[in-house]
Amino acid sequence: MSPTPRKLEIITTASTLFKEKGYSAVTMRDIAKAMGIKAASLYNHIKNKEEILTFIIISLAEEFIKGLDKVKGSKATCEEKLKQIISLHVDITSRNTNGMASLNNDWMHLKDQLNHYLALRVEYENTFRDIIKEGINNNEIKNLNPDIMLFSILSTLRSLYIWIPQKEDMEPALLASNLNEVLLKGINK
Amino acid sequence: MSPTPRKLEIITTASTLFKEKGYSAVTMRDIAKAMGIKAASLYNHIKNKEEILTFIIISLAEEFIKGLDKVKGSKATCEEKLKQIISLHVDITSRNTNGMASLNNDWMHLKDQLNHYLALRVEYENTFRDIIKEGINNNEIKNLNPDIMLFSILSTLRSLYIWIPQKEDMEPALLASNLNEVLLKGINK
DNA sequence: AACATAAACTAACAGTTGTTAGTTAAAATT
DNA sequence: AATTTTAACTAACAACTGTTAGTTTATGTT
Repeated sequence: MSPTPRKLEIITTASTLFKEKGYSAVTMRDIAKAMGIKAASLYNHIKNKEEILTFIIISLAEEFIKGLDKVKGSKATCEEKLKQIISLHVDITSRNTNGMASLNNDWMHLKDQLNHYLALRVEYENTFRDIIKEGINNNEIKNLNPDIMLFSILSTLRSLYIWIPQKEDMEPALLASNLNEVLLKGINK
Repeated sequence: MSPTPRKLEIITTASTLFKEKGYSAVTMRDIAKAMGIKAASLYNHIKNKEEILTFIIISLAEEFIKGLDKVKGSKATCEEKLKQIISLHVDITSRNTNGMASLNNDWMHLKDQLNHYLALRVEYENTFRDIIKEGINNNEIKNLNPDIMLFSILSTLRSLYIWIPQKEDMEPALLASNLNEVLLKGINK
């Protein structure tokens, strides 16, 4: 069920436009024009507009779940696990800055797969929160409200898609290590 | 130039819908229906759809600029200034969770005022960054890449609009103090 | 050479979009 | 009492929306 090369071109083109204006403001004619073809021709390759969005979002969401499950299963300290999560986000986002915009901002326009997406998101956040709680129990992490720590870290990681394209010169590895320092140890001297 | 009460009702209703589905996916008929009137009646109070978005975004952006200028002018330590910025965001966002969604996600649909908005945003980020740099020079803040620290803190603050409505029970003051701890001192023990 | 496939095209559809024009009825002001 | 104002209404518009049907053209396969 892996998409043909041409279908992938459509999805990639659409991702770029979705990032610029959001899913609802991008028309099938916009996508077609960006590819130098007519809107009707898109339907030789895709079922409908929704399928494009669904593919972008669900494949990214599943990549995150897979990555996090790997982290969860590893026998690392909590601090190391958090480092791995940060790297996971930097890695996936670097390779999919456009798609990440849809994942963050256009998930509510899913239809068939909306519930599936929401389930994946809850699962992801729960696993992430459990790792933080584990760190609190281990005495590795401060005994503060885990929801606030989760929210704060995840907000930063979810915004990477905006930030990475502005700093193309910065190595992903360097970005990850800087984020690690800032998110885990703070900015105060 | 302050809006009439009825106009404000339209803007408030629209904000709620814009948060749920985004500006482009909300029609004038949606807004009208939510108010129990017909779409054409909206035009007795507003010029057009764009005016609603413009009002939401620009008034919030100017409130942030005003707040930050106050912080900038105060003779506080850098750490105190950052605390004040965090409180500023918690305060404005608590009172405008819906509008903050448009500010974050729908600014690109501005027309007349797009450049004005972008100028305000650059100004805000520059002032914020200068405070961080001041802290580095003062030896209050770690000598890391200021852009990364700015980005990390601002990402969290910009996402508050999603988070605050989910935690209505949490006092704004408590939220601000928790965020202060996490953002400035990190989560590591 | 005959055929099948892939991928583009033109034309058109039914529904939706933001917006305008003109009307009506109630409330406020003279 | 006469009038202006406010804020709703109905009806309609031209443009745009996602999508379908049927056709053409080039490429690849028998």
